[in-house]
Amino acid sequence: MSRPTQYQRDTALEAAMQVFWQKGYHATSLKDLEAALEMKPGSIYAAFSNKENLYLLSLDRYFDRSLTRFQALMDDAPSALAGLADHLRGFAKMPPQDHARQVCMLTKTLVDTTNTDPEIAARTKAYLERIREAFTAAFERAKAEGELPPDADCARLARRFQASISAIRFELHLGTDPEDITALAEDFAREIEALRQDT
Amino acid sequence: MSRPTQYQRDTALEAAMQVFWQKGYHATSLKDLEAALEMKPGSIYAAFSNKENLYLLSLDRYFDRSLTRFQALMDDAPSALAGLADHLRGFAKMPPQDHARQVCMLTKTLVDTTNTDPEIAARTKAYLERIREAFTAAFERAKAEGELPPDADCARLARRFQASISAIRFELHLGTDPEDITALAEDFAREIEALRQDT
DNA sequence: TGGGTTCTTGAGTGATTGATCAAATAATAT
DNA sequence: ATATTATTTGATCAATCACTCAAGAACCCA
Repeated sequence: MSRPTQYQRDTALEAAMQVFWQKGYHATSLKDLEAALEMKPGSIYAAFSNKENLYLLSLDRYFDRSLTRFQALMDDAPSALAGLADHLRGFAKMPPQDHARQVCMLTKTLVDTTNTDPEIAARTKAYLERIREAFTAAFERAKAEGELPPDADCARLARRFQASISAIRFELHLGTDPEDITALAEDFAREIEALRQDT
Repeated sequence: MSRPTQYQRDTALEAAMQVFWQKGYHATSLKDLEAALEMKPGSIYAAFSNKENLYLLSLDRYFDRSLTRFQALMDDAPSALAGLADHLRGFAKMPPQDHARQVCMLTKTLVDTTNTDPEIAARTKAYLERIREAFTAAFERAKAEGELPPDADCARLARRFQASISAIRFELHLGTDPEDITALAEDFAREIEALRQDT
């Protein structure tokens, strides 16, 4: 056996991401990883160096996927504000058994590691910022398309938008009644739509 | 030495709450607790049974304090909505070195323990609910005092209010620029004030 | 001062942590 | 088929985990 087999590595990373996302960095043990990746300790270390590095790779994966999905949604959206509102409603619409029905992995990571693992926290912070920049860009697009007034503070709106997502996802994490979550998402989505100026 | 010395126990619990709040349940080791409480392992176990129990006691303490402070603020408020808006602005106004400049301990606990320690998570969920109930009651008071229209959905407003707090505190946790945090809190506070109907 | 009780001490418990590596296995090259 | 290289294996490592307990210190009342 000589090929690194990209597919196998990808599958393993996906599994690692899932366990880490579920249990968090500190609560995930090597035993957990061995079970999830179906790999013995030696193989894990040969492939991913150590636990922290594996976590960082999982974070990369999560970040790439999140950003890509958002961009895809925005590309298909009839208007920037419509896309943003849709993004919020999308979280509430996730099927009940969806593994993503929980708090954002970046948020969770920061809560978990800010005061204990500076390296992980720093990278995560950077990722959260880049996602917020994507939100800012989306609001800028809304402005360019005349949906928002020229004096709208896009960075400020982006921060609020990110906060709305965190709030919805935290409720998903809690297992709050789907109706209540839909109501919350609806509130936030309408706030976005209410920004639209008549043209 | 025969007295349990309520004062000493209280001091120890306060210290425990602080470490746990800072590092989280899983990342806090007994060594950390020994250092923080200035107690040897034997004494800790004699006084608090075990780590989980000590954590639960810390949670109790945190919850009691949070609720009490909110109630005190509401009692002094000129009106219910004013008190609620003030509560939001208060987080942004916390001094830079304040140890409470971080995510809510209940939120952190749920992120940290939902998929690993059901007992802790359950109690924490109950506490968060009770706090939200206090928020609901505050909105009800606003309604009774004519600040809100009779058909206002107080439970829904309370959930959004709680979400706003989480968002602000998460930014505190991240160490976001104080100006940006003030702006975010201001946005949320004005949303509350905008609910006021003219009487 | 002395006897009795309570509380504190910290070395030590077994279990588990993240991590290692020589040996075994599998794949390719010859 | 054989030699060479690449990969996987799992027993094992030291360190740390949450936790215990026999021994000593600190207190009380006599």
